[in-house]
Amino acid sequence: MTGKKEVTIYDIAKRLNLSASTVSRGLNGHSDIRKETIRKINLTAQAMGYQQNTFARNLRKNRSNTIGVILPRLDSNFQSSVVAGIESLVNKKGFNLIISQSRESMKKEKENIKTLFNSRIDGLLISLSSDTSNLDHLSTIFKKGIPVVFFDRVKDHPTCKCSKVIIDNIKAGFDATEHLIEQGCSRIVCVSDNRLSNVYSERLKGYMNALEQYNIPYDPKLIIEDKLNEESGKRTVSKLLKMKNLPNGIFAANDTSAVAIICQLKIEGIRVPEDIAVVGFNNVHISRVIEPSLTTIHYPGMEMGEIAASTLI
Amino acid sequence: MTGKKEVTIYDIAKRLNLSASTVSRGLNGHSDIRKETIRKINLTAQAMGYQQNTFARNLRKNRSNTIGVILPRLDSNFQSSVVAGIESLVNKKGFNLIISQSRESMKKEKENIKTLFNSRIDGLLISLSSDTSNLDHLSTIFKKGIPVVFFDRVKDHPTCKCSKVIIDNIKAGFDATEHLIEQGCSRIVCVSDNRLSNVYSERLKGYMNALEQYNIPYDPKLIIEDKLNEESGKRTVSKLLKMKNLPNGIFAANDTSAVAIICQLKIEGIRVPEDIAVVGFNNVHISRVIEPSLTTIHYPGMEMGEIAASTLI
DNA sequence: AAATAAAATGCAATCGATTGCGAAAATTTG
DNA sequence: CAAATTTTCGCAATCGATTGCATTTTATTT
Repeated sequence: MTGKKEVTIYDIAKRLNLSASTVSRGLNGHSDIRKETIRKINLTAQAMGYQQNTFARNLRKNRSNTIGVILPRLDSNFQSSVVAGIESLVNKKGFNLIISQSRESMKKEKENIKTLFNSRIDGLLISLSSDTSNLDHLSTIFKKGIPVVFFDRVKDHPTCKCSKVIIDNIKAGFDATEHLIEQGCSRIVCVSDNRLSNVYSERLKGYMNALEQYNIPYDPKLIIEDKLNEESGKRTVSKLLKMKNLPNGIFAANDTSAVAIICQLKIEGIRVPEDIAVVGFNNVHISRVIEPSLTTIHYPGMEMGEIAASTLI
Repeated sequence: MTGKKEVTIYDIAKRLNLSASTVSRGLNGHSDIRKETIRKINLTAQAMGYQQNTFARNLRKNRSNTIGVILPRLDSNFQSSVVAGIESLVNKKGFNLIISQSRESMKKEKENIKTLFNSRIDGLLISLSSDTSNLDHLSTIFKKGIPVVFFDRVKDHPTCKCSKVIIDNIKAGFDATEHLIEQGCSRIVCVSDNRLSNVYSERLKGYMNALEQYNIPYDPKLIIEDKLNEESGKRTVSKLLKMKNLPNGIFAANDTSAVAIICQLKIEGIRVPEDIAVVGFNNVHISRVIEPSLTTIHYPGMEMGEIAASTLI
């Protein structure tokens, strides 16, 4: 029990023989208050150990000075670096950051939105869960006019036009595929997630474009849809092994899956990249070490976070 | 301008011909209120789209229902998975999470603490910056009796006894070194960071213990201190190359540096692990792919986050 | 010096929920 | 049926900062 009472503006006011209004305005550097008075107020506030009561302020102003972030998962190279970027910018601008994960579940995403809404966030940064089929759960946010910026995993809303921060996923898919083609690959598998997500569907589109440009026939059997998590490696590779003629190239549409696949290929005794070449995403660390077996498409997470945050603010 | 006024408990009270007090208590399931009344209150609250005003509640109760986290950086495999663990538990318990990064700077750590303190957090989870030399900046937190739990990068406070969640770093250092010894390494370099940090100093101690147990003479020249970031690979390797007899094993005390070192070794034409074996930390992905050149000591981030959070709550 | 304009400051209501205490209503007991 | 309990509920103060408007003080002008 630390029975110390908090210092309030009333205490400061009493000490200086002023009114609370003046102190409040002084603390906020209001132009109505004489400079000399402001100085005195700040000084004694400091001396008395005054600490602004955010709750009272927020209650009165009805804003929280807080920005909410929802993303699928924090334990991902890419997403955590986006958050790192967001944090540094948001922090610099004097906002707080509340973070929550949807864990790729629209249901949890919905709950998170509700929580953040109840915390009266001033803005929302969101990267959608892979199974998010619509934006209805955002309606409360939109209705209240809270600014929203989507990043990475985005979706269009019929009426509300929000900013979106994304990379050129079509180009990324194209580049990845082209790289494989240039390495001499002719039968290229594309491993991708639920096509609800712009990220994966666009990368797939890039893949198709590349095939077309290089006159490689498109074979729907070579498109594998999976969850792209750590377990997907086994599943995917076993599917590959069942094919009549093995592919000689794999484009994995995210970072985790590429690694999982390579790992499993090795277990099966398939050489990478001699037998099958693999291109993945955004795994700078890994690619640097095991080059040239894994090529990586760069995906600037921190930068994206900063852009998204500054767009919002 | 969405000019809708918020629904308050007064609105509900009016509608039901009750008092605000009753509505408040009803909403909180207070035992003073008849069950039937509670049901009615909840129903109309729902119907009217009532949303609790956190600011007013917090102001009155003088607590924020929010937990603060400070850690060196979010764009790290390990640390982001700790946060993932923290988030999931904290969220489950109905708290909010405010996150900020110190970026390995005690100065920024201090600022973060101030901000979180002003947000009236109900608890603090902190992993110290590598250059944090004392805990003075936490004094405001301690004085106010806010519970603090340290995780991973911890430090003892002279008077305030806080919980700490850590792995057995001595054992980890020992295991890593022992592994190298068992692989036949005799000259083992230890690459470590600033010894202010328990994490690194203890891993170093484990290293020493292993040497002793296996009767390998300790050579201070084999201890390399560096920042352990991505650039450290080059510096470290160039130091190695200047040695008279090259080491045949390297124990890198964190995840990033191990990778950076391997990368640079390859560039220099040194085979891993044939010429030099490397053991790193917590890089499950990488180690799975490039096994057996990099061995990894497991470091359960998410679990640690959950434990830390539940300890706090 | 009086009148007018401009600059500083104070008054008091407000934001919405919580809670100690007392009052009314319902239930049990004698 | 009245008295004693026990349940339910309402009154009004409170948390601390903000802000429109009124008022006082100071500066400027005639």
